[in-house]
Amino acid sequence: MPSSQTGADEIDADADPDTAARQARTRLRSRQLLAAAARVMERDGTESVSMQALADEAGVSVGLIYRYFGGKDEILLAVIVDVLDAFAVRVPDAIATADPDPVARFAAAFGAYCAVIAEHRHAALLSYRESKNLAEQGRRRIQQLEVATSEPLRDLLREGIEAGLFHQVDVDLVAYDALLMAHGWALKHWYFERTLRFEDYVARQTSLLLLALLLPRHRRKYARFLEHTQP
Amino acid sequence: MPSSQTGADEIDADADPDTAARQARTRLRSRQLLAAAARVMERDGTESVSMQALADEAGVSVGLIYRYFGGKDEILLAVIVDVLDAFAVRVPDAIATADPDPVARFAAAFGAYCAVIAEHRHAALLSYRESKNLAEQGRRRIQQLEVATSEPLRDLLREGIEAGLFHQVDVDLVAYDALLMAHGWALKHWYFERTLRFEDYVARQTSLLLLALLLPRHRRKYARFLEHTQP
Amino acid sequence: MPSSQTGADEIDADADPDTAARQARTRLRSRQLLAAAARVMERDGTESVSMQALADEAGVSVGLIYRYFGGKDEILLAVIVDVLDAFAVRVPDAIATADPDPVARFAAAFGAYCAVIAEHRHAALLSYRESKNLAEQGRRRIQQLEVATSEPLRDLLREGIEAGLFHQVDVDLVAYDALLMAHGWALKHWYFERTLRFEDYVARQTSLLLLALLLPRHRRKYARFLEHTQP
Amino acid sequence: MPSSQTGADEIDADADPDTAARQARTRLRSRQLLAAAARVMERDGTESVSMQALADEAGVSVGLIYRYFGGKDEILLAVIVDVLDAFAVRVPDAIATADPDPVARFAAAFGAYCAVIAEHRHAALLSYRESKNLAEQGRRRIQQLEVATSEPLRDLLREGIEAGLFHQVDVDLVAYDALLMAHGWALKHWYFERTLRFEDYVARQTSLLLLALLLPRHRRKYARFLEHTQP
DNA sequence: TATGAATGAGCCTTCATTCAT
DNA sequence: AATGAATGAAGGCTCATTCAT
Repeated sequence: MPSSQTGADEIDADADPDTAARQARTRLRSRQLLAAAARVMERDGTESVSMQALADEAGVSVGLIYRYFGGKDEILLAVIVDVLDAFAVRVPDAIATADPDPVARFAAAFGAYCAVIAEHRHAALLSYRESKNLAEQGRRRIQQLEVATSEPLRDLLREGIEAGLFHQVDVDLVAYDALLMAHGWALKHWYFERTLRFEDYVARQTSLLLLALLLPRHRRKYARFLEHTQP
Repeated sequence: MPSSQTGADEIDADADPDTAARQARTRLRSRQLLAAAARVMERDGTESVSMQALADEAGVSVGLIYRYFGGKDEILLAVIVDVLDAFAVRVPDAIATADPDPVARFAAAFGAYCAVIAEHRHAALLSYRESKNLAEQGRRRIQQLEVATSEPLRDLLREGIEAGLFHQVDVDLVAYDALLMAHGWALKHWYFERTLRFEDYVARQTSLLLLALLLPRHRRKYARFLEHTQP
Repeated sequence: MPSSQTGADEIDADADPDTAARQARTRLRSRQLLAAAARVMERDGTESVSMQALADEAGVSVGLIYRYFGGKDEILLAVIVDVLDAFAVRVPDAIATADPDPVARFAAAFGAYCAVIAEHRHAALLSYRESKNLAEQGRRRIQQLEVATSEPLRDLLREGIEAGLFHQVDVDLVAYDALLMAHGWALKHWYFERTLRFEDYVARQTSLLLLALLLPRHRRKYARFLEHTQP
Repeated sequence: MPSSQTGADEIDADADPDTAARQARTRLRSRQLLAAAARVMERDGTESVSMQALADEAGVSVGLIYRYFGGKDEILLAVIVDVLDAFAVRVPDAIATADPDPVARFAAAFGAYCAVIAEHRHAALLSYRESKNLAEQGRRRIQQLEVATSEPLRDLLREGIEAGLFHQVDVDLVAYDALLMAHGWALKHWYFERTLRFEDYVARQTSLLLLALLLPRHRRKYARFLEHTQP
């Protein structure tokens, strides 16, 4: 479910080999630029992503960027989408790899969300900042992806509820809370990095989530997830 | 515990009526400008708070703003502090007014946090974005206020734990999560406003929090807080 | 030959006692403001004379300044005129007080120019900077005063030439050079203050001037003025 | 001894023709902008050199200026340095070209100073006004250049003294006076331009300087320099 | 395709000047 | 007469965007 890139490569299925080559190059450039954007953000923060800084980091000229993106907004949109794509890849992956148990899969999914955010700490916060600036179209796109992206979590919650493991919670809200807790690492990173390692953060948040979700009678069984509750 | 304003009116204790009148006007203007800032944010997003936009919204000239604030940073700081001050006033108030029961007080406190955020939806998000840009001094100020502001929540958590009502959770983390969930209303307002009324949002989040916190044996007693779990 | 103030008190001879009182107050305020301007300049440099700084230094409100001066330019003009007035008072005074000998009087006059400049170091340089900004009228006024102000020097030069003491130099040019050398103390004050005391500066410049002026056969007689030639 | 430019073209020794072309263009633009700055000063005075005025005069946009200069200070510094560079080129040149006689070389040097100032009338006065505003580094740079720039004059003075031609004067002070007299043409241009042609100004000032410097017994020999004494 | 010089609107800030009180 | 709050036109600077090469 990857590759939701942002319009730079929307030219569909064209057998012309020349066009194919162009598409390949386009895709390459796009990735190169998005990677550069991510690097700049991670290094200097979200505010310092000027077109010049981006060009420098990518090793291309400013002008070239406009061949692959319609403008700055489009790039930021693409960066946001990139993170959402990462969710779309990594979370299902983590679920598939994990223990088949619903709780374990839920924990794995949440961990994957957290991991992606930790890897794109600044990019992950971009959507909070840019929503207003983005064109209506881009905003809707993001919102759709966000919903789609959190679908696995909702699925697992429903599954857990149906299996009689979880309380009958508001699945939408809990899924959102889980994402919020994952974003929490990025939002207050300056605070947590001094008090908690990333692994501990994830473990404790997982504990709290499951504490809220699990019916009491299953707690013993999942004690391994719950034991990180205390500081 | 209010009055952490931002320097525009620090001239203290002066019986001179002239000075008193000036102070009053100063305070009035400051409030007017902060209110205008909040309105601009609410209308156009936190990015569009240019001095010109602020002046237009407040119905004054650009130059005048600089009589009341040292610069843009100071205004943003003041807006942030304003919200934190609201927490400092409203949360203790809600706690004092509530049922003496620790759980009820916790719920009241959380509700007050949410209410303040709902009233300052955009301003409440400002600190996430501006911390980096603020001068060291301002940043420390905010951080201190944030800590002070969330202290009541931590106190109640500790109290609940000591009373044998709550699990022995990481108090700092849970308090942060609660704030995050309160901010959640502002962060994803576009989503929730279509599915949930504010009161429902608060009720359900309260339920979830208490579901995680309460020892199973106390759940029945506090069923009134927990019954909003389901959609 | 004093009092060439700048228009704030041009109301002429009016017997009305009320008007007389007003004139007195006007004159007082003008002096107060000019003195404040001089103080600000001497303390913070010529660039920092904002109307606010001036008002603060004078202990009045900004608005009041406009009752006595038409605007900033007029104040600066008045400050310049003030220095020129000081020349008009102090130089004739020094000449009158000095030894009747033409050379001694020339030396005394030059010393007086230097002294006035040392006392109004910043104000003295103002005219170099403001000429372009001043209204045509003000500029002409200054130029006339400058010429008038240097008249004593020219008189003494002519006298010395006629007395067979000085070479038959271009009186205008030498007078100008002498003024330039006096201003030199202000222009490169940052340099000289580390290498020369004011008195030495004056003594040496006097020596150089007389070295150029005096016919060789009179040098022995005026050796006391010439002995400061060497470093 | 030229080339003390101000950083816009410090990239040295690169055989890459592309870079070479860029350097050429950079140098061109820099010169164009400095020339425009000089023209604006000449037309409207040194105060009116706003970035907008400069851009208009140079026929470029404001933004472009910042590609070649770090800011306004840097431009003013460059203008000042430009004049000092002109001294550094023209004065040694004049000395080398002149009659080997020390007095003739001194006269030639002084004439060259005057000529440079006449050509950069307003720019030459800039340093008096801007020294304070410049960053420490720039100020030191100017001071060093000023010292270096006036060194030839001091050398010639020392040489004349050692050769028994000049009185044993304070070399530093006389060199400063000479520069002051050269600047005099710019400082009081409004006055002299009506009474004296530039050549006469120089000739007479040279006469005066030598009148002060030359031992009486050498005067006859250098009569050709002294005969311009009278008006 | 790729460059980067060039543009210009917009931002924050200062300050001389005015005017209601 | 006196105040100082209020104005608004500059000023310096940045940066997304365009376009000739």
